[in-house]
Amino acid sequence: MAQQINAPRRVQLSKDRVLRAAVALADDAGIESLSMRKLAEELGVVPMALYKHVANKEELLDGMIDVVVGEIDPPVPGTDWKTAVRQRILSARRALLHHPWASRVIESKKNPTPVVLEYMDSMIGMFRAGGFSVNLTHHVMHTIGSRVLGFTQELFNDSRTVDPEMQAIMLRELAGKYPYVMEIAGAASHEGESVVGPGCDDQFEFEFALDLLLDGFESLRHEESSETTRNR
Amino acid sequence: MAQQINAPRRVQLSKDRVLRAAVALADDAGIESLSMRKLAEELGVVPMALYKHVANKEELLDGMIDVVVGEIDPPVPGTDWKTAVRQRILSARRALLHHPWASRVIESKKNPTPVVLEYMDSMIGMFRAGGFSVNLTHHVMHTIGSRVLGFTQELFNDSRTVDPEMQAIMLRELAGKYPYVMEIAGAASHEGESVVGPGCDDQFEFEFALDLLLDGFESLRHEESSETTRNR
DNA sequence: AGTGTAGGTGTACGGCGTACACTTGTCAAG
DNA sequence: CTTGACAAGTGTACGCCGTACACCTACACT
Repeated sequence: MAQQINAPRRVQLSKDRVLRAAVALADDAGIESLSMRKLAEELGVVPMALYKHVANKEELLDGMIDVVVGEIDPPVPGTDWKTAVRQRILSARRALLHHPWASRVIESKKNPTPVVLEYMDSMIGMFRAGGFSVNLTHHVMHTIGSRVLGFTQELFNDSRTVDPEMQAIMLRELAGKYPYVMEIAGAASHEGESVVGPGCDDQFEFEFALDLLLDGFESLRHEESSETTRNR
Repeated sequence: MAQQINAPRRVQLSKDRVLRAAVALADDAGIESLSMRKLAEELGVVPMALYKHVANKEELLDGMIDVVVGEIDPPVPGTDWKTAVRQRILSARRALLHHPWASRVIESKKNPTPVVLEYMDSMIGMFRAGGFSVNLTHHVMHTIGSRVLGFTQELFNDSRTVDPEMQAIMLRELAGKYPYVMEIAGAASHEGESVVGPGCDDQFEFEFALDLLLDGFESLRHEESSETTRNR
């Protein structure tokens, strides 16, 4: 009784609502436990209802990627290329840190979504506007984008899940087998409470790498400018 | 009749055989279609038989990683750190290129396997032996290991799967939306048969990035050496 | 009042990882 | 030669997954 006319009975689903719920679920339950069924339950709806808004799980994931990429700040105009690129990449990092599943999902897809493509395009544009030739921009994008060890790993990123006593024992064990790893782990946490883990300032490391690359790009650009052949 | 005594009836399973079969299956059917059931079938065995050799799928994947990492050449002694690191990383890249699923699997695990740890350790050792301080080595490992855009993407890596006519139409469409992407794609394939894709020399790009980083590391090391405080 | 349609439902199917109870083949000890 | 322990392989079953397909239902518009 007193039921609203023209207002949908429940809250009404929509692609947007589905995507937001999916992102939220992935954020705090982990991407591996995001299923159509759980997502539906979260939305108070039967699993198949989702399929009226997304074609399949693939498309759901695409949409989730776009939500995350949409959180990256647009480029700020009126600065030199270097600080503009720097700010943009740090903004991208912030977005991806808030959604730890996102990088893996993006990488696992074989084609970029239009939103990702647009992000790439505008990033390329920043280098071009900064005076980089097409070719140099091409190389620079590869440098920025590719991991250079075959792989990365935050070592010991689970430090909180095991008891400290056990950890100390394992530590001595490991120190024998991987002396160099321990040496770095030790140095990184010289002041930290635990022997391992929290002593490494991820943000610092990220910016260290970023600036190293940007400085490298800058000198390449200068070399290029002082040659006869520009562009192409 | 004439049955061998002391020789197992079929070929006899073993952890090693299971892992090799799994790697082979992932290599040519894709990691997403590697299931315990299919793997078992490949080995002419019932699914549950696998569980006598690996505890669960997680452990199977760990073992597969170790197989791949085991294909990376050991460091060659007697050269300067720079060429040694270079060769080692290129060897790692070769291994990972042969098993395209490997990087994603490695990244998706939250703890490195011992084999991966050992690889890291020996890589760190190469920098230390080359005169890098603990701290600088730490930063340098981060630089090498972390992708610096939130993500990477070989754009257009599916060029072969759609017909060229369609592709040309889409291309004109895309050129309007992502001019910079097209500019680079065009430049990369100035001589190539297709407008897109094969013109980009991945290997060149990889080495470009690698050398940019290594040169950067080198000058950092020189700066460091000419300071008062060494090490720690 | 009648009807088309968008959005939500219910049922069902095949595939997945794996727990658990079982058979079978091998070999050492009696 | 028998026995029986043990490792290796089997069979069945359960609960999860993505999703095809037929259905219902409520509103928008004629």
